[in-house]
Amino acid sequence: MSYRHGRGVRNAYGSYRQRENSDDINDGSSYNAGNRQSRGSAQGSRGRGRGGHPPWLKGKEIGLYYKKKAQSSQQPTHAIRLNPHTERKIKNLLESMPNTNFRPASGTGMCDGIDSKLKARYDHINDSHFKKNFLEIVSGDIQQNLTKSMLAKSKLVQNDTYDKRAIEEHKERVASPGYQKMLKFREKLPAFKMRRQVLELIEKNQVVVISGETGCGKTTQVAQFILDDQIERGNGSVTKIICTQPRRISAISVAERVATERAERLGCSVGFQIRLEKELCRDYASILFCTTGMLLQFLHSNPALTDWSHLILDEIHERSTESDFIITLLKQIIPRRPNLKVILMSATLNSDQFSKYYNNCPNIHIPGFTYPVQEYYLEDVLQFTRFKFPPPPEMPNNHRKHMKRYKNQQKKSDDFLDFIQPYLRHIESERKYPQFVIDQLRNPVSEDLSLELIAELVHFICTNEGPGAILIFLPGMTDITKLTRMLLESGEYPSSRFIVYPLHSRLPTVDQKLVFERPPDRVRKIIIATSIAETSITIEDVVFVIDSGKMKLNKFDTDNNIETLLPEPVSLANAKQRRGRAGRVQPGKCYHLYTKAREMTMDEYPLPEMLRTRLEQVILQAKILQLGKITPFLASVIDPPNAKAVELSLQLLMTLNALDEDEQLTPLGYHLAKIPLDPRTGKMIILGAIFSCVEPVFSIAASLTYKDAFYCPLGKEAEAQKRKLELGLGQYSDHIALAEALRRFEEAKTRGSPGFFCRQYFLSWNTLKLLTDMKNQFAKYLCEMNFLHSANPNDERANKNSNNLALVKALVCAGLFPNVAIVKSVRRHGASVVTPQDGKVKLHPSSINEKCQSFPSPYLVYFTKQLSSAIYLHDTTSISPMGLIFAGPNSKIGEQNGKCVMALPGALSFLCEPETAFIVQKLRAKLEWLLGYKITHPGTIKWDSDEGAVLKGMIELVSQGDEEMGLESRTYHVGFANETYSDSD
DNA sequence: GAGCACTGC
Repeated sequence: MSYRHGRGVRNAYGSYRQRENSDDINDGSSYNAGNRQSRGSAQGSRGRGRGGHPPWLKGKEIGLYYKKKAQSSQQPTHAIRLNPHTERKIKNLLESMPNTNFRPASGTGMCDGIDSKLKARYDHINDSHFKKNFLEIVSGDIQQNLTKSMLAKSKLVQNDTYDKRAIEEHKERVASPGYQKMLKFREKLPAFKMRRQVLELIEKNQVVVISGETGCGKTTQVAQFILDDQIERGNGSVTKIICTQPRRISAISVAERVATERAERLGCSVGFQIRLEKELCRDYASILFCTTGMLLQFLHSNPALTDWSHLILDEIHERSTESDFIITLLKQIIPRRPNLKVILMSATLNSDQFSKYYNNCPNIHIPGFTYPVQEYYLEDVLQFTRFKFPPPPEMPNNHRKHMKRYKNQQKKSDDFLDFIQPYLRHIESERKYPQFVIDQLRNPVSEDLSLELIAELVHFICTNEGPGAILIFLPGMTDITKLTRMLLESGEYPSSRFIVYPLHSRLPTVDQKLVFERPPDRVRKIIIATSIAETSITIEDVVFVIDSGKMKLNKFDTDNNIETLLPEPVSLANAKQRRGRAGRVQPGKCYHLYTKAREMTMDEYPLPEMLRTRLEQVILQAKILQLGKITPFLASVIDPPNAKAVELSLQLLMTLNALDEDEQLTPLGYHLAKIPLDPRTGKMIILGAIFSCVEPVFSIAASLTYKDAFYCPLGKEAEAQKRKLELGLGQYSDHIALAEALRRFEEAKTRGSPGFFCRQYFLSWNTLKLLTDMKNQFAKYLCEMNFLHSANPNDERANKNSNNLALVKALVCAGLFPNVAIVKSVRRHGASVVTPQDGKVKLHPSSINEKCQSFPSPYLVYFTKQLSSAIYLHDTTSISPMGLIFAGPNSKIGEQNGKCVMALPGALSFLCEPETAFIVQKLRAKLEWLLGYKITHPGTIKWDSDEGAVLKGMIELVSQGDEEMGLESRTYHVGFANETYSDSD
């Protein structure tokens, strides 16, 4: 059969038992089902019976006691051993290598004018090319950076020939029937009527805010107004407009739309550029639509934006980290570029805030046009449906355990009553609603999401209202799946008259496209969606919107240093956007499932992204732009992130050795800031290049930071999970599955059957395609940086060790360290897992390891940890102790209970023979030095020299680590994909 | 037993 877990288990189990008997090492862990007994005795030996806590502890102290206890019982957990053969090999290797780690450091005489302290610190760097670039970045500041950028040659030079050519072309274009036909349409847009005012305002001011709702035409028209006006005035050669969009799709579709309106093809006066895809426009008299992230990249090499005459930032009301960052940076650029015109485009709601931020710059409003939408609230919906909420939970039997939960509930319920009573008294006096509605509203359960109520409301609309599609907004995928099932299983929605679509980002795109189709007459379309239908996906024929009033939002909880994904009440801006979705083709109706009273307490806008995410990447961006100390810069952002968030992200960057204690970029940090990846995965790909393990490691890095390609096909979840498990190659690793998915996809492509492969394994073709392109991009970067011979990630020289799965996992581990979790025991319902920071965590149900009944090692590394209904590790790889030693810097040799241990930061320690510990550490130190050297002297590895020997030694160690666990490490590339990984017996 | 949505020369 195609899956190998069972065999690994037997091996692992067998070898551990043997060890316990022969060496008298109590490994103290109980991650393996077979080790339950040892766990029992370990607890018993502490003499506290059923693991009780000291009786004097109260409340929180008890929790802390157990947390501490869980942590202390982690060490030492496991033994490191080498087989005599390997040990001898490594010893020989170390002996054959002279002890001169540091090559003579001679000054290069370059970089004059740079701070002597800095110069001294990096004196040992001999690579003059790297040194020059690096020191320039760490020693400069933004003003110098801008000056340098201003001095560089600009593409904007007045040129008579181009000016005239632009005028001629424009005249011809305007006269063409295609243009005239489109003009008729354009003239109807509200924005077109404001043409003169908009142009005048831009003429007179350097910065202008334009506000207007979707449908007013500002996105497609404003750039054209400016361009045509400048062309007519003979300024074609010095007019280049760059216009940013938050999403890739909108950058392309807006560019296409504008080209069509100008009766042109893309590539003439209109172009677009997004990551990995571009259709550039000509070098004069043109408009480039790009993603906001793309502009940020442009700013790295040309912070003064000297190649552009106009900058339009669209959709800035969405408050993405990228647009907030650019808006902040622009404040420094604007005074240096008085001829750069900046146009900020926003929805009406918060446009004043931007105008204020820019010294009260003028704000012009363009009215929008949509059909009127009648709004209803929970009180109305209850009246329509006569729905009754279930009674609030009752008092539990006097059980102490539940008492606390009950009291919390009681408190919440009391707060709710305090909040709702005044409103209920008010509507009671107005007599607008019958008594049963008011009674229902008094029930605190009325604030929770009720799929039953939504089902009733759908029923009500279908029986009492005219035709038109219904769009339902729910917080997440789980609720969407549940409601879809409820509706279909009720039998009230036969396919002859209804068509129900679930809609979220993890559904196969084929299914997503059907949503746009107009159903046959007398068939009603019901779409059950996440907030993806708020902005990203527009379904034209929606007439009825049901707004659950909740959405899931990613936040960074700085108190607990954890990322969360929890359902929250939507903001008024979201609610307005949802309502607008009902009025695109005709007057519509919107049903909010919260009361008018609740609406009064809702936030006006969603929290800006910069206030709810980790800031590592923002900090690296700021560093590469030479913005100096991060705190003052971030304090000047329109809504500054809190100090704790900045502090935590700085700490992580220092732990990763991307920043030094002065908050300056280190050589590693310098590389990481230039790679379009999260710092951890960035580190991973550099290591992948050094260890000649590029193909699988790049696949994993791309999947982790972009998104994995696995779909959630409705109704076939179990089958999809089985397929994923197959791709895991029996390695207890989600990351190996990601690499294998991409490898087989590329293989299937060369055979000409990628579509079949994607369907078979429930993978997204589009995502895999993009991931493949991203891998090529990484290779291009690392080749430019000198870490790779070629820009081809499949180059043989870059993949000498790609078939060594133990090494792939160790490199993943090295990138993700110290994200380590420990399996304490395995029960029937899955593993009991802890992390040093959070205590108990769960493996996410989509993980290969979630159903695992035993693990080859108690250690797991993970990339994503998120608090939702519990703290979940989304992706894990089971890693050997040797893999951890490989990944973790600064291991120390010590003694515990008379035995030698190797300890890593984060309370990880391993029993080890002193002799073994000594050579492992020595080799590890050599690796550490080599990595440091390679970072400051980027270059490819000479495998037959000393540096190659160090890497080979490390590879030997991690491979043996996997053999110890009973895993076969060299099982990669086992022929073609149709010959799936198979058990030889 | 479950993952809002985006993005990177």
